Amino acid sequence: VPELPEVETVRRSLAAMIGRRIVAARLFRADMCTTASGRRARPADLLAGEVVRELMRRGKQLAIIAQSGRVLVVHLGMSGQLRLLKPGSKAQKTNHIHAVWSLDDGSRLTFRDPRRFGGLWTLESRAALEERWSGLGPDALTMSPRDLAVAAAGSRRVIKALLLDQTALAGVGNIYADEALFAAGVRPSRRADRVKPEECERLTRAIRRVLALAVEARGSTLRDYVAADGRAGQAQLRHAVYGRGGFACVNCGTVLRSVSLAQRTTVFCIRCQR
DNA sequence: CTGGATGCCTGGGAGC
DNA sequence: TGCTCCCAGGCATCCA
Repeated sequence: VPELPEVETVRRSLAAMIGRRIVAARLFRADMCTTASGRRARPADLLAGEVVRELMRRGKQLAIIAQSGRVLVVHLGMSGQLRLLKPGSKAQKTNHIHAVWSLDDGSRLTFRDPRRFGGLWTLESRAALEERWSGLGPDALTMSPRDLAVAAAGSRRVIKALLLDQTALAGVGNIYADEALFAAGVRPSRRADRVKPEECERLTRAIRRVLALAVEARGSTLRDYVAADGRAGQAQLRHAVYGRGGFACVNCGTVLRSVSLAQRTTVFCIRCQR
């Protein structure tokens, strides 16, 4: 599910956690949580006893910052879900829940991830978070055209592969890569270092616009994505190319082509994207 | 170094 | 119904 707009929507839908104390934390699968020291995570690593100060996001990663400075990073992978349940309410799906946190107002946070491609990482400090996030490129929602131009100039890969590379820019996944390339009129198979600076500028604006609109629509729900409040997103209604291979281009009516690029299904218009 | 292929998981849908 | 096959929003790791 979770590309930048979905993770940002989850972050916003967790706002009620801020200022609350986590009174207990349980981890049901040790292999879903990695600690800095490599040992098995204890409740304290999962912020038990801590007060939540802030919820941060970089790319597709979410960080829960405690007042003590301790940090819990959540990566949702393909099927990860965080749900914040009000006191007394029950989660409808209880299988594949790997961790549960109890808050001092009686609400509970659950982490569910059927495919287990996601996970939790415990960090000792904000400095450790900065260190971890230094491996990510600039956040795609706020990146500058120069960021993309520099990354593109030094890369011989196809431009779509670059957009999916979290070390080049953070937050774009398969859906929004295709949508942004379409919006910018750039063919996904172009070699990155042959995309002109003015095209990089257009592409950057397209990425930021596509992501911002998707955040406004609270993300894309293709199958099972919901925010922490259980609400589905609406951004899938705006998709121009993703999932529309074989259908008509919304611009020109040409049949959209579906190919495999960077090991991912890629849909584009041969006429609108050059 | 770079970038392409593979593997990790479960579940839903298509086709038989 | 039930079986098999294919595919999926991500990414780490292994090779050439």
